This record gives sequence, C-alpha cells and structure tokens, in this order.
Amino acid sequence: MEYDFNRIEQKWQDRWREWQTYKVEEDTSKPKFYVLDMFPYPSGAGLHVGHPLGYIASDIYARYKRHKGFNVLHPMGYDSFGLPAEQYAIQTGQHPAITTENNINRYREQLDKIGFSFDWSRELRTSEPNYYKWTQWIFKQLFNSYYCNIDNKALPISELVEELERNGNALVQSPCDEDTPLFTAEEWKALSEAEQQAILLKYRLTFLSETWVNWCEGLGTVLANDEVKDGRSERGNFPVEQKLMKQWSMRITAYAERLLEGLEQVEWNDSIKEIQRNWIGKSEGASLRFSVENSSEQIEVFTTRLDTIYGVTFMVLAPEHELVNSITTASQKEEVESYCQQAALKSERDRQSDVKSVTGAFTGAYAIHPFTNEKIPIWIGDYVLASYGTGAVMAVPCGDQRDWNFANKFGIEIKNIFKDTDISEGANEDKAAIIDNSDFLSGLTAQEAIQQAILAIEKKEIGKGKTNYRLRDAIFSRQRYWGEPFPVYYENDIPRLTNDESCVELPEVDKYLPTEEGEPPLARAKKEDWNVFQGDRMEHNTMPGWAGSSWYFLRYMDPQNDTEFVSKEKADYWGQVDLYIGGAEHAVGHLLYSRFWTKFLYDRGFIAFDEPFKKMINQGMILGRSNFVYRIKDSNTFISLDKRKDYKTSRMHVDIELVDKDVLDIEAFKKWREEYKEAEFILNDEGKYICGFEVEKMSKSKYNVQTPDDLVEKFGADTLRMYEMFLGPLEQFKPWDTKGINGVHNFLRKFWRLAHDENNQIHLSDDEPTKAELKSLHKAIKKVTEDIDRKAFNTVVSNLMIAVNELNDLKCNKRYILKDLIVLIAPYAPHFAEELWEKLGHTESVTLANWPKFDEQHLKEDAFTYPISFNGKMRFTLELSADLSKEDIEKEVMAFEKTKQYMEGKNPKRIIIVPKKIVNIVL
RNA sequence: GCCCAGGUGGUGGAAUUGGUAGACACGUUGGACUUAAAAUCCAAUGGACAGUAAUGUCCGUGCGGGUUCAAGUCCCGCCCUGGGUACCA
Repeated sequence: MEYDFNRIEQKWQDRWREWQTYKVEEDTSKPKFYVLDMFPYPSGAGLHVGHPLGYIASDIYARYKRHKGFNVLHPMGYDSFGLPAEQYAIQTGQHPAITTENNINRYREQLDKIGFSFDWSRELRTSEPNYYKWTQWIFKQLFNSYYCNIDNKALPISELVEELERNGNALVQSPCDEDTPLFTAEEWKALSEAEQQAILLKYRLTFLSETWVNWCEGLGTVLANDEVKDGRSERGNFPVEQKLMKQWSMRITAYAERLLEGLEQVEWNDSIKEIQRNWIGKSEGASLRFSVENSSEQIEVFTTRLDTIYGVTFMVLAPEHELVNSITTASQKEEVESYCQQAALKSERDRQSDVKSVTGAFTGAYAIHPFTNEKIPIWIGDYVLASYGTGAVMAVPCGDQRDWNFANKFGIEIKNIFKDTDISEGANEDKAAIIDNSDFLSGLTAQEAIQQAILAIEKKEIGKGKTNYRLRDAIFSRQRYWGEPFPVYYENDIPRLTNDESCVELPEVDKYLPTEEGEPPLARAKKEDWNVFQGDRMEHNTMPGWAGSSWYFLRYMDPQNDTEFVSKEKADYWGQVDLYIGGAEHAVGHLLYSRFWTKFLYDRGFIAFDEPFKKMINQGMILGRSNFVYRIKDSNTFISLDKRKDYKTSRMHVDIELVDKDVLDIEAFKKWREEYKEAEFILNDEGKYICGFEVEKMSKSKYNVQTPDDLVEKFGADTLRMYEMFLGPLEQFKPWDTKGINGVHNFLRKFWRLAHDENNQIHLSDDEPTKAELKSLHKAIKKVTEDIDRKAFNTVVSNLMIAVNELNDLKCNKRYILKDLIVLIAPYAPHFAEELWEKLGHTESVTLANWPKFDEQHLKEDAFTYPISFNGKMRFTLELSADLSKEDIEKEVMAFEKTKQYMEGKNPKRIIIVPKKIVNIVL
C-alpha cells in the first residue's frame, strides 16, 4: 500500500506519547491561547461519529494556534459523576466507580485513535477526591459569602456579621430569604449562637431552606429547573411533581442582573444568548399593595403595566396563595376549597398543557382600588402561577388577553382605558395606544404613564418600581449516591462546614438505594465509614451534576495543585477560555452555572476575570442516514423501493451495514435475523433491491449508528478528521453519509503521490519553484489561514484539495513548495503531516514548525478576466491588463468585436466599470 | 403564539464587503489501462429549447413584491424545516 495510514498513525501516536509532544507549561515569553471542549460524561455506549466533531474542530484550531506561535492549553477530562453509572450500580450492585473507570478507558482508547493533541497530563475526573476536594472548597466559599447590593458583589459573611453587630440588618441591602426578620444590633447580640446561624443562613450564597422542589420519584431525587422538561425529567423521562423539602440552594438570583449584562461581553451565538436572557427573564415594572375590604390583609402584586391601573376590574390569586383561606367569605368557602383541591390534584404538566380552558372561583372578598377606591372582586384562578412574582395579579381585561378571557368567561366588567381602541373582540396589548379614562394618566403614552403611576404609588407609599426575574435559585442537593458529598455536618440541626481541611470522601454503602425511611443513600453509611465525621451526623445529600463542571476549566490550569484550587499565578496566565466548543444543549444549565461561579470567584478575588468563556461555537449534530426495507403486509416478501407502490407494505429499519449505496445485500440480510432466513424478494428491473432512506438522529434502535472506530480502521484517522470537517459548516446539523469519505481519502493519497515515485519512495526536487507553483501555494496559504481564523473548517479542506489538484497538474514535487503545504495540512491530518515532514529530513515534530507566511506578490496577476455584462447579464469574458484605468478598460471593451454584437446598434446609457471586478453596459 | 437559526443541482455544500451562482467533493454517464475486477487516470454533468457541431437563447438560489447598473446576498409581505420557549402578569 502506498499510503499506509494504519502504520503511520500508530507510529506517530506512539512517538507523541514518547516525546510528550502535547505537554504544555506556562511560558510568559509566548502569548497564551486556551481551547476547550465541553466536558464529556463518559457514557457506556462509547463515541459515535457525531461526538468527535467538536473535538476535531477544536484540535485543528489548537494545532493551528501552536503553529502561529501561541502557547496553547488544550486539555481533556471527564465529568465522571452522574446518573447512568449509579442506575447501573442499583441494577447490578457494581460500584459506580468501576463502571466509570471502564467507560473512561473505552473513551480514552477511542479518542487516542483519532490523534488529538490533548495534554493528557492535565486530565481531570470530577469523581476523584483530589478534584472534588476543591469543588467542596468552592462550596465552602459560597457558604461563607453573602451578596452585597451596595458594592454589587459577593463579600465574606464576616463583613455582614460586623454590620449586624453595628446596626442590625436595617441598612443591609442583600438578597436573602423572604422570611428574614428586621432586627437591631441589640436584638442580634441577644440571639443565641444557633439563632444567629439560622439568620446568617438566610443570607449565605448557598443556603439550606424549605422550598418547593421538583421531586422526581423515578430517579429518587430532586431536580433543578433546567433538568425538567415539560414536567418530566430530562434524564430518564420520569414524571416530576412539586414537593416541599429542605434542600441546599445556590443564590444565583443575586447574580441575575450581572449574568444578563455579561452576555454583552462574550462572543457566543445569538440564539444561546437569547435562551439565557429568556431564562433569566428580566421584567421591569412595579410592585403594588391592594388593601382588602374589611380586613387588615394586603395583596401584593407585580405588574409591568402600571399605566393600566385604572383598567383594573378584578384581582386573581394563585390557588396556592397564602391569603386564599383567610379572605374567602363563608358563602364562597365551599366553592373555593373544591377549586383549590382540583388545582392541587392537577400535575404541573397538566396545568401547563391545558392552557386553553379558563377556570377560577370567586372568593367573595373585595380589594380596594388605590386610586378610585372602588371595590374590586378577588378571584382565584390557576392561570396565575404561585412561583412567579407574588402569586397574585391585578387583572386588566382591556389590556391583557388572559385577563380578558377570564373576565369574558365569568362575566366580569371590562373597562376600556384606551383611546380610540376597540376591545370588544380581545384585549389591546399594544403599548402604543394612548391612555384614556384614567384621571391623571389620561392622554399619556404607556411609557409616560408608567413613570407617572410609579411616582404616585411611591408617594402614597403603597408600592414602588421593581424589577422582577424569572430565574429561580438553583436547588443544589440530590438524593443520590454518585456525586460530591457536602463538606457539611449537623449539630442540633444547624448545618456547619467541616473544619477539616481534607476532602470529605464518598463513603462506602451497602446499597445505592434510599433507606427505609426515605433518606438518601449516604444515610446508609455508618459513622466509621466516613473519613471525616463531625457533629451529630454528616450531610446525606450529594451535589448535582453541574457542581463539578462549573469550574473545571480552572482546574485544567493547575490540575495537581494540593494547596489551592488553582494558583493565582496560573489563573492569571491562562485566563479566560478563548475558544469553547460544544453542543447547544447546555444553554441554561452548565453555561449559566459556570458563569455564576466564575463571577463569584472573581468577586472574592480568586481569579481576575468574570466570564469563563470568551468565544463559543456550538457544533451541530451529525444525523444518521437510516435505510429501510419494505415488507408486503402479512407476508415474508420484501419489495424494492421503486416497485412498492402497488402493494400495501410496512416499512422497517434495516442495519446500514447490510446496505451499500441503497442497494441491499440480500444474502447478508437473510443471515441478519432468523425470521428473514426464508424471506422472498421482489427486485427492480435491474435485479436489485433498492432501500429507502431517511435522515434522523443516530440511535441503536434505528441501526444507523456509525462508530469512528470502523472508519479509522478502514480509512485512517486523518481521513476521518478531514471528512468530518469537509461535511459542512461546524454549527449546522447535517446528515452523516460515508459515501463522500472516499473523496477525502483519495485526496490524501494524491498528496502522498506528489512526494513519492512509482515505487513509493520519497522523491523530491530541489529546483526553484515556478511562478505557477508559487501561486498555487500562496493562494492556499491565504485561503487556509483566513478560513481557519473565521472557523470555516469545511472550506479549508476544499482549498487544500484545489492546491493539490493544481500542483498535481503541474507535476510539482518541489521540496520548497511541499514543506509549506505539509504544515498547512498538519492541523487536519497530523499523522500524515508528521510522516512526510520526517521524510523531508526533519528530526523534530511538525507541530513545532512555523505557519507559512503569505506573500501577496505571488498572487499578483498581469491580467484580469473581466466578465462583460449587458443590463446585468453576463455575456462573455475578456482578458485585460490588470493595471488599466477605467477609461482604458472602457475603450478596450467598446472596441471589442463581441461587444458590438451585443450592442444591437444602440448607444450605451451607462457603462459601469469596477476595476478587477466587473464591466456592466446598460443599454 | 412568541424568539432564534436555516431553505442554493440527484446529494453534502461554496460564493467573506451587493459584482462571472453552483467552487470542492459525492453520485451518475462515457472513455483509457486491464484477460477480468479493483484501483488509477481522462472527459461530461443545474434545467429547458435550437443546432451535425462550435455555439446560442431562455429559465434558475422556498414563494410574491420592491430597491439597484447589478440581488443567493439589502428591504417589505408570506410559506416551509429545525431548535428554544410557553399562562412570566
């Protein structure tokens, strides 16, 4: 074999390991560049061809940056805590650590075969104590911090304590639990230590509290909001219900505004930014209290349309609202209670899916309109969510469609407060309408009226301008085994941090299931099973999957550090991740949490930047190409795609291994399954069985999975790398089709032959290159450099092909040309490039070679071929000297024979000439 | 419903700032080499029409308008596909 890729790839993978080619150290003499792939979870299924797509792109970029003289950090590791290994442990009793280890080894083996330039000496595993020790350490820092809205940053909790001793909490401006009481310094000092701890817990950035959580019975744990999709768990698709539980949370809401602002600083694609903006869900408006008639109670509402205050004709409380019981009148009690019961029975999912039907009940109570003093009926309705705002709304049926629907259904008055606007068929939600029938707001636009109304409620002291966020605090505990233990123990039910500096390690347990009492699996561990045990008991929850992945990019900078999570010096050197590549599925989970932790660590002075990922690219999914066979109903006869129209057939997936170019290998198919042994076939006119096809997600059940291993075996890693890039733009979703891989493989062989003779011996010429050869080379240098810079990884391959095709036509085997071309291809086909580079006589790795310099002069042309258009239609081309002036071009064109032919004897109205671009003659 | 991507040959895609639409590949067809096959090499390949041919004409980037000397690219309106989100007051 002329290009013996199997031998070459093995040889260079061994040598890279031996030479430690990709090991990287901090080096202040060079500019740094940090290229990172999203942390993979090592699943048991291994990699399919879709997984390495992003890794290949980042690897190419990392290699390119090294050639350009950057000191490149390009690490890889494993987010190795997680549910699948634990589910497997529950089923089989095998410790999740063993499953995880096996899966990692398989992953590593597959990754190594593709020839990545990872610095494996920096490998991380979140499930290793020397890693999660520092995850626990960050948790401790969060526990020991509160957020100060005056300084707009996180501060040590000790500073809060000092303030509480000085002035109580009257002057403290900090996000805290809603039930935090107001107290003086004296009152604070009078509290017991335990009581003080309970108060401080209400301010800490990570805190324990009784909250409504997403409980997933199927997984036996609570889930964060981003882990729930349509009322079901994202992993496993189990139903999720609301449950009141005591849980650890992260006060991410304190960072809502900064998380929003920070999006302006990063180069991410707009759709991900938009998803985060929606998730944070900022809305500006006002909070306002309504008095309740014959009651001391007040109902607080949040509204973004305070301008429509005069249009309020009723109020609606969520069924779970705490005032429902106390304000409902005796005569309405029965109706309200039965409504609330019905609402409680409905799952979150049902309530969300059943948006169309309007339901509610009247409480019998009335609120007082703060400006008109009119009585407004108070209703309850499940279209108002307890979890957003205050769980109550002031209903303005003329200006809000939901309120309109509700009023319409229950026959409540719909007051029109918009000038020249018809609201008989629906509400007017257009902010452009002028306010009318609204006393001091009449005649104003929405914007002006909102401002005036806020001033008015502030003056009356019944409300104020307020910004609301949809973002909720993130639940941080999981009732699972395979996760980070908390560095927390309990004493008299007060949670305290372990004062031991060492890591609280995951104890051994007899089973990976909850206890009889429903306690998490860690409750099974006896005192002596813990390496650290303090107080009455240790925390039994573990941390969620996103704990370890929220800061891993920092640990890569200093993975072996035993005294710090990362040294300041190294964090300052490597800084932000310059290029982050991964899927878009982490938009509101990982990508939001790591931004949160980064900002926190920045606030507390541990790192010098507050956004983790400067630029991000989200690679699109590679879809599978499935094949189908068609069985005639109630028979064992299969019919070719093109003949099936005359029969009733059922379509079935067939393994793509049994199909070549949509033609079925009938013998192989018969052997595939016992039941097809005797199958009959109706072939098409050419005697072939043609299969149908469809593009869909790769999955085992569709028999369309393509693993990289087979392809590496058959074509080599370099071909696979190039082909995955050649498929199309990185960010696009695209179907996988192995048909095209031959083209890329042939290209590498063609390149190989350029440098070898018929006997496969290296054969190079030391002659001076010709003008044409230099032109081909420099055209390639220019295009390849520009395209990699703008991350257009697909067109780079095309341009290398063009260069090789041209040099092949020129029969160019000049050392001078090929040495640069080898460096150009090195990021894409590193083994191939190393082998040729060595054959050229180099003793060092091609990765140390400088990127070729582009020289404009080789592309200079004496002539330019002008497209000559008439009325915008291109008719012919004309080669003219490149340095002609506009006037000369016009003269030449007009004098040309063919021009006259197209002029049809007319005089041109206009002649447009763009030098080195186009000539257009307007008739 | 709302928000964000995207829609170009038989297929994947290219065209970076408005300037020769379809680069580069795959596939298909024909040819060379070969006892044969594979591999390799060469040629053709958006569609329609006219011509023996060289060649020429028309149509053509989801649809309908518009701006411009010139539109895949810009503007307006719509259709379709994919993703996100959904009673958020």
